[in-house]
Parts: sequence; structure tokens; C-alpha cells
Amino acid sequence: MRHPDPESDFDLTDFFPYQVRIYYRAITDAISRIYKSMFDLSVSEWRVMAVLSSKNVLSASQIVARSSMTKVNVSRAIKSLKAQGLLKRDINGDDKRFAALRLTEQGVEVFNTLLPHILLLEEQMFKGFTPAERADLIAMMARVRRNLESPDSLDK
Amino acid sequence: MRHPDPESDFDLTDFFPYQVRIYYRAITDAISRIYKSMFDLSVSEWRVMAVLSSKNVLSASQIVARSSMTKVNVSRAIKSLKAQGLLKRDINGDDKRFAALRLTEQGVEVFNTLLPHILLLEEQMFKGFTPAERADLIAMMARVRRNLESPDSLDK
DNA sequence: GAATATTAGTTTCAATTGCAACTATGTCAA
DNA sequence: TTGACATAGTTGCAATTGAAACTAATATTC
Repeated sequence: MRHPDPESDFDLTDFFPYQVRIYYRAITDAISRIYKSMFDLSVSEWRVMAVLSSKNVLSASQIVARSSMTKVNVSRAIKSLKAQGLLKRDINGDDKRFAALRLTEQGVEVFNTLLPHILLLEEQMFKGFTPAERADLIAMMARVRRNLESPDSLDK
Repeated sequence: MRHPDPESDFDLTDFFPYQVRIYYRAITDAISRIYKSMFDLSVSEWRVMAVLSSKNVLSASQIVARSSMTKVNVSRAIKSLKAQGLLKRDINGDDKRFAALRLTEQGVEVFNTLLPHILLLEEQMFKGFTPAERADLIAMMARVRRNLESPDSLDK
């Protein structure tokens, strides 16, 4: 007794946001397997390290702005990394509300150990892609995001 | 004092898996806003309903297989939907281990109320895309996934 | 047929995550 | 100068999530 409503022919696996979900999960699972297995780092911890790796000193807010994470998660990651000796926190002399955060030598070493593996995996994700195709994929993802962020698009 | 290691020029925001993350988050947040605000449904609940909408009766395992969720999350969503009167559970006569799950009339009504809104949003994500571009995006996401799922790609 | 293994699905336990509340510091207006 | 308000970041509480353990039913082996 199949429901006669044509909209009930909806198929979740053809539904774009669902497809994006499994795409994202596949990528995230592959990447996180690396830093989890090598150094038992969480996603948040990896991200904080990644942000700090290319900057000398940042405040927590600056990490928040650069990492697509909430201040809560950043704060927790900082706490954990500090406990692991991978990150150092000083007080900003100009304004005591701001932390001055940087990777320790050990933190830099961990990051530089992980990075080749992670960059290799990133390349393997694009096996069989031309540079143009790769750029197209990235550009199109950005376009979808812009459509979602522009108020016009959410008229109903 | 910038670290001299060229790999420390790593920029998280150019890192593909990170870009996928924010893309995924943007899409998921937009979609879940609909079913959350209209019917206070969780992602898992929506997915179970979506799977059941196009099938008459399924077991929990079949929902698991079609929804990219674990049996735990499916079980919890089923329990919750049942409590909300949106889903009915019977025992499968052939094998008592299997549930026979279906949407109630109310559940079908909720789904059919949500669906137009959700499909409209899906279309709006693709504003400005030609059909060919849309198909390309989906195909390329699938290719990345296949690269990750194929053992050859994960050589190191 | 009985013992054991496997399967379907639920529940428990622990970890993670997000919202709200909180503390410390700084800014601004009166 | 003082009090109200804002900001940076932390912590508490509750909800969510995932691994493991569990129960009930069925399949397999001897």
C-alpha cells in the first residue's frame, strides 16, 4: 500500500544535503583518522594547531575567527593542548583579557609530523581530477555557501 | 619570529577538508532550521521520516542502511518519533527480532508539510547554477568519496 | 535437541558538544 | 570616580553522540 502522494517518492539518497553529509563524513573521517591515531588529537585540537602553525601568536578570539569553531570549543582545545605541552599561553601585556597563544616546540614538531600525511591525503582525495576540475569543485561549493548566506536566496 | 619551516605556511582556510566542513555546516544549518523550527525535529528524526516516507514499512536495520546513521541513532529517533505519534511500530510476524516501522498519518502529514519548504531550499542552494554545473558538483563530490573509499588511494 | 553463535535492536556509560552563566578586565557615561 | 555595560575567555549544566554492553530472537553446529 504505497502512499499515493507524489511527494512521497522523495528519496533521501538523492537529496543534495544528504549527499553533502556523506561526502563530508567520508572526508572528515579520513582526515581525523590521521591525527587521532598518530597523536590522539581531536578535530578541535588539530584545528587550533593548524591555525597557530602559520601565525606566531594569536588570541583565542583570533583562533575562533579563523577556525569555524565556537569560543567554547576553542577554549577547551586550548586547555587540552596546553595540558599536553603542545601550546603555551601568556597574558597579553596590553590587555589582560587577551591570551597570547603559541605552539610550543613540541607542538610545532607534532604539527610538522602530521602535515605531510594530511597533505598527501588531501591530494589523494583529488586523484583523477584535473586542476581545473579541482578549482571548479571548490568554486561551486563556495557558490552554494554564498547562496545560503545571501538573504535573497532564502525568500519563501 | 616566524617559523622558517615552509610547511608552516599552511593556511587552514585553504585546506580542502576545512572548506568542506564549512560548506557542510552552512547547508546543514539551513536545512535543519526548517524542521527544527516547524516541528522541533532533530536531524536523525527528519532522516528516519524521510526514509520511511518513500517506503511503506521498513525495519530499523533497513533505515540504518539507507540513512547514513548508526543503529543507535536510528533506535533513538524511532523511539522519539513514536512518542510523538509520528511513527508506528509493529512486530514482524516472520521474525520477531525485526520491527515493522511506518509513518502514522500524522507523520505523513508532517513530512508532507515540511517537504516543499525543504525542496525549495534545496533549489535555492543551486541558484545561478546550470543543470550541468549542478550535476558536475554532485558527480565530483561522489568522485572524492570514491577516492577515499578505494584502498589504492590511501597508500602512503 | 542442546549448546553456541549470530543478529536485531535497546540501553548504559562515557565522552563530546552547545547554551547559558560566570569571572576578570576594560570602556563609557554621568 | 563610580556604576553600568561590553568583551575575552572559562566553566557548569544539559543534551547529544558513540562505543560497549545488554536482551531477545533466530540460526548454526554437533
